[in-house]
Amino acid sequence: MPELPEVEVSRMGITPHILQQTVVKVNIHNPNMRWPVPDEVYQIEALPVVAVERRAKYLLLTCELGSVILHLGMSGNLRVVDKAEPLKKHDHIEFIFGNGKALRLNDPRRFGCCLWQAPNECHTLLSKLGPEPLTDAFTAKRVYEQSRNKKTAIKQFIMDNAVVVGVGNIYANESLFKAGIHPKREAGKVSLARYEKLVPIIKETLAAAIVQGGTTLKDFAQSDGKPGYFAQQLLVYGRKGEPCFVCKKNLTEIRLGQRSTVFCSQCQR
DNA sequence: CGGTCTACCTGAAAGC
DNA sequence: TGCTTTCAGGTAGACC
Repeated sequence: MPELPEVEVSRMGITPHILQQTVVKVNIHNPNMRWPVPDEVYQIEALPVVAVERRAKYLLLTCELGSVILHLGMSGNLRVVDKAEPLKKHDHIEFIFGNGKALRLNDPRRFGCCLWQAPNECHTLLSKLGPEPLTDAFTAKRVYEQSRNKKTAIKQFIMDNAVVVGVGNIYANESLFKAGIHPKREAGKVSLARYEKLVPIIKETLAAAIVQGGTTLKDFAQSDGKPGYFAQQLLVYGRKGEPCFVCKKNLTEIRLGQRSTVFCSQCQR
């Protein structure tokens, strides 16, 4: 479920419950995530969590001996509950804290992961990532220069983690609509002026979703277990065949890199 | 190397 | 109703 806003909302939601709390126990109920969960994560036991950070869609729970890296994949979510709360189906990993709370990673499809990173190391998953979209490192100029001679469709280009992290399918569709750019346009043929429009739109779109608590889908729940809410109006995603809010023309859906791509053939060129 | 495709899973929804 | 098929927000790694 999670795109970057959902991951950030999860991070903000779990932080007050677990920051500076000691991890009393790690329970790996099912180690068969995207990669096997390594025994190294037990190193966090008996240590306090000194930082809860996000890089791209990865969450890092840091203690003195290293960091647990968590990724929610496509169907994962994190909840903080009382440790006595019965486990739910697909609660694969849990961290029990000294305050009696349990942080549980629930992930039906198990596309997510739980890995370990030693201090001063940068896990290979994190080492090749592009800039964070909400920082000053993500600029139109940078993306423009990186896109020269790239034949990839602009939509796939902005979803490439080496270009910018955290832009998933929903927000790629939404951002391109707002910027008036056709999702199939060659990235290398998009002008600097258009990147100067697109980049701030990506930032605003993601930031707005974070502020509003993340775009919630299906059973996405806040980290404390309260149901999320549909905060952000999606302009194109999931609206195939419905009228464009701007020009009323029915929205088109195509597949791009096997992903559902919805756009307005009149507003996006 | 750049670009494309597959694979990893479960479950909800659509199709029959 | 029940069985089968399709599709889902991610992304590393294999492949051409």
